[in-house]
Amino acid sequence: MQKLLSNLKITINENIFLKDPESSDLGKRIVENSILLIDEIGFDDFTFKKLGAKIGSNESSIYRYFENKHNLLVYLASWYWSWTEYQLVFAINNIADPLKKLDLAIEVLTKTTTLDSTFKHIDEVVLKRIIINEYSKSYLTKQVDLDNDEGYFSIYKRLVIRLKEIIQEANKDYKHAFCLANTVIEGSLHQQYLKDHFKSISGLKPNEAPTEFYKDLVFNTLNISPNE
Amino acid sequence: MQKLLSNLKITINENIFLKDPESSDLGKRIVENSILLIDEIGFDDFTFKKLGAKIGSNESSIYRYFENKHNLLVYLASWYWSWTEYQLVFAINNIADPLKKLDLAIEVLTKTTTLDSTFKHIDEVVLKRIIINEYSKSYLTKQVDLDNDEGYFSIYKRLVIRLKEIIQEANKDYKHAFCLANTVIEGSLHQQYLKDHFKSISGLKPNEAPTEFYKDLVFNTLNISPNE
DNA sequence: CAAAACCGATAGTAATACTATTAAATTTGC
DNA sequence: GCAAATTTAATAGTATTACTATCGGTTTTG
Repeated sequence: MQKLLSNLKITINENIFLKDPESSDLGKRIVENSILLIDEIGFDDFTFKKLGAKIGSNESSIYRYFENKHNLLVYLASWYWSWTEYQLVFAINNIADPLKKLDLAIEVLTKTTTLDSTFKHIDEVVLKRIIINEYSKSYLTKQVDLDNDEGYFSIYKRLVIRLKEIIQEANKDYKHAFCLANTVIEGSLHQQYLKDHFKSISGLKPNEAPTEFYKDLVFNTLNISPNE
Repeated sequence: MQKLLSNLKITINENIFLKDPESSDLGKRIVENSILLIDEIGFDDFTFKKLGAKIGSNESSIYRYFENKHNLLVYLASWYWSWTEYQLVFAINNIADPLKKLDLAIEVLTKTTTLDSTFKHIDEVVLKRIIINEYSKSYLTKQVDLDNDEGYFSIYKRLVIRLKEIIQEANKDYKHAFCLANTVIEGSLHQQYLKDHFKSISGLKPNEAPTEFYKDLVFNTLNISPNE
């Protein structure tokens, strides 16, 4: 995977930032360290002032890249979903069998992220943890409809549509492909959150991914079974 | 339902509040109007000062009931889940058939809330909207483990356990009852959010509940079908 | 009817979420 | 290689938030 993606540049909707953080050293430091700092103190306590202190820069410089911390979170989330989309596309590339395709798609979308070093300034394992802990906050806001109009969530929506189409391909008659696609993608994050913080109601063991649960769920629901 | 529950008092963990809002007129006004105000301006912009202005009282008086707005949200959520639990328990009361029980449970947990007037000072329809829009914020915090230790989420967890047991009763061999229970309860909120704000990827029509989707999902996954 | 509890009002604090301005450093374009 | 443009860092300032503390006046209760 590292090799295949090494030339990849993730493209993010320009409305999300004021100045492209990939275009400068400071921008990359903002992205890299915002991930670490949000992971450390949580998005609610995260401020541009604290981030400035961490990267030896000034609050006002960060405001030139992002309008506010909300947009920075949207940026990080877009980055994560874009990266996930690439993993999905590569995984199912050249696979003809719709069931095998679906099987691989669920695998990619529900596995726990392990060490990867495709991108030098982004720690994907920590980013994944942020997505699990904070992603909902990027859309559970009063401005969600405006943000949506600006295209802030288009990458995420494209990913859901991809999975929906893979599901539909596996069973043309299934009536709830969108609901099921959302269940897998969003639900997978939630199951991983429960595993860490609500052990008494989580069905997962400490190092277990919800992959098996979702494969069983999807294939039974579609009344099909994956060929080996 | 109104008749049956008319004498019901919802009991909330005492750690969540400083003074029981049910114990005074001011307390009830705080609860009643916080629901309306959070619905109106969103939890992020909601402050005790604004709530004080709305109910003709003082910020500092509200602080005597709740330590902060986070705990007020936890209180409202506990109230909602407790009320849902009662609905579930009444719905399946005296039903012997495990499949019928599961069918009714999914019905209660996934339906869209309609006008109810069991409680004079709480508008359940608006409260449900708040839960859909804001519930995640009550646990996606850095203090979640401490809050959990204080029992802030015990009612919610009890509800998940109830559903898990109903699932297990319907199919003793199913391996992922907890994961499935969480999928139905949390997922149902998410599907309803998507319906309102992410229409292009939501599988639901404007007034449709995800009930049918979840019944189909659960019964197919458990390899059973509900008797009529 | 006295003590306790409750409520509203005011004041104050540290932090947040920015905006504006300026000056130094760096990059770029000819 | 140098002037112009851009970028960055630093400082200052504002309105708001999220509280805490104190103090009377009112109401409740034992």
